[in-house]
Amino acid sequence: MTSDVRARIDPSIETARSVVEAGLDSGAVVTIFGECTVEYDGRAASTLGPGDRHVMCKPDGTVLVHTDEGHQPVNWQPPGCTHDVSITDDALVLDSRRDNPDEQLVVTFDAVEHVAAFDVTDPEELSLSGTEEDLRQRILEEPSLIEPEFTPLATERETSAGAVDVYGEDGDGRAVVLELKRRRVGPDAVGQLARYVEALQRDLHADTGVRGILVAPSVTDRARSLLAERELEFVALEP
Amino acid sequence: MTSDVRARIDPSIETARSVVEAGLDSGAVVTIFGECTVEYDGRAASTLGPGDRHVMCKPDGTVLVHTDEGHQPVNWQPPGCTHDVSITDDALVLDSRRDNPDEQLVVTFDAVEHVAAFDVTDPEELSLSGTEEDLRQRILEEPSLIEPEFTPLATERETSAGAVDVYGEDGDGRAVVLELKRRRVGPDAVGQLARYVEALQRDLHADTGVRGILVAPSVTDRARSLLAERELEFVALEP
DNA sequence: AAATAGATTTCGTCC
DNA sequence: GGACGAAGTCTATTT
Repeated sequence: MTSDVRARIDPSIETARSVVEAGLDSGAVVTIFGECTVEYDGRAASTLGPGDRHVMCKPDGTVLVHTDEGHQPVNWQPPGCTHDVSITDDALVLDSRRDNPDEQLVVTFDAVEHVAAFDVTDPEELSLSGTEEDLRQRILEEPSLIEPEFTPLATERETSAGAVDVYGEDGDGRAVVLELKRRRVGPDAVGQLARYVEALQRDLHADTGVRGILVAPSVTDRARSLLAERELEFVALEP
Repeated sequence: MTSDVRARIDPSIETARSVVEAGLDSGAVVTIFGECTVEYDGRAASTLGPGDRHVMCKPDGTVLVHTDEGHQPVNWQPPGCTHDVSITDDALVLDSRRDNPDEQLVVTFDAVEHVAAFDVTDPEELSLSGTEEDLRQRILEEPSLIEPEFTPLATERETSAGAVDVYGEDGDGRAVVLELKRRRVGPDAVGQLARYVEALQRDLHADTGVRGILVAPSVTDRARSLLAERELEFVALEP
C-alpha cells in the first residue's frame, strides 16, 4: 500500500511552496510548521508577531493556526475560503480569503521547518450521545421524569418568541413549557424560559397561567433566584 | 541553525510510539497522521470508526483530532490532560485523561503515515481589535454616540442580575443601562438587557423608570419586537 | 473552584 | 441566505 503523504523537513522556501501548492490543488490536508507572523482582517482584526506555529489548511477552505497552547487556534479562517500560496522577499506567504463576510488571513513564514500534505479519506460519521436531543428523547419516552401526570404534546412548538423545546400539559390541563439543558444552567437559561412562557401566555391568552419548567442537571444560585422571582420551576435531570 | 523537528514518514508502530513519547516528554507539539478510531467518554460520549485523521498533542495537555473538514476538531481533549502512548495489538494507542470532569479520549492508530514533533517557541501575544471591549472604550470616550446628553457613570456595574456593561444617566437624570454587542443581535441579547433593567429598577427602587439601550450594529426582526414589547431601546453602532 | 458572559465563536436546522 | 439556539463549546475574569 502506497502512502499518500508528501513531507519535507527543513525544506527550502521554494520546496515548501511547491509542496503546499500541490497539496492544495490535490485536495489534501496541508500542514506547515515554522516561524511566522499572522495578519487577520475581517469581522475583527488582529496581528501576531514572529513565533513558531503549526498551520493546517483543509480542502474545504479551513485554515487553523495553532500555538503550543490552548484548544482554540490563535488565528483561523472558517470553511469556504480560497487559499493562495506564494513567495515574497524569501518568505512563504499563505493568503486565505472569503467574501460575506469579507475576511483575509495572511500567514508569512520566514522559515519553514516542516511541511506535509495528507490525502484524507474519512468515511465515518461521529456517533455522539449525551446531548440535549438525547435528553429530550428520554423525556418523551418517560414523561413522568418531569412529574407524574405530565403529557408532552409537541416539540419545537412555535411561539412568538421562538420555538419551545417541549410543550405539554400537566394533570390539571395547564399548559407547560420545558426548557432543556444538558448541563448546569445560569441566568441566561432562565431568561430564555421566561421569554417562552410570557410569549405562550400571550399567544394562548389562557385564563390559567402557563407553567415553565427548567430541566437540567443543576442550577446556579442566581438562576435559582431568578426562577423563584418569575415563578418558574426546576426539575433536576442528568443528560 | 539546527532544526527542532523530529519527523518520520510511514514509520513502524514502534518508531511512531518512540517519536510521540519522546515528543510528549520533551514538551513538544506532536502530530500524528494516519488511520485511526476514536473513543471519547466524559461530559458526553462518542465513537468514531476508522478513517484518516490528523491528531495534535500540545504540551499543555490539549489533544485535537481533525478530519478533512470543518473548523472544529471532530474529537478533542481540553488543556490540562495527561497523555499516555502505548502499543496494543500492533496499534498505536494514545490515551488522554483528566479529572473534574472525568474525561477520557482514546485514539487508536492501525497505521501511522506520518509522525512529527515540533519544539515551539512563541513569545508573541495576539493583538486583537474590533471586540466588544473596543466598542465600550469608544462609547466611554464619546458618549454622544449613544445620545447627546448620555453620561457614563460606571462599567461592569453590579446588579442583582449580574454586571451591566455600561451604566449611566441621560439628560433628565434617568438611569440608563447599556448592553453592548459587537454583532447583529437576536432575542437572547434583549432578554439579557431586560434582566438587567428589571434588576436595577428593583435595586434602585427609582420612581422614574430605568432605561435600557441595546447597542449593536443591527437587530433581527424578532429582537426588535421584543425590544418594543419591553419598552427597551436600540442604538446602531459598529464595533 | 464556581459563576458569568464574550467569541473573528462554529455548527446544524429550519424557514 | 438569514435566524435561532446548542455545544463534550472554550476562554477570560471575577468572586
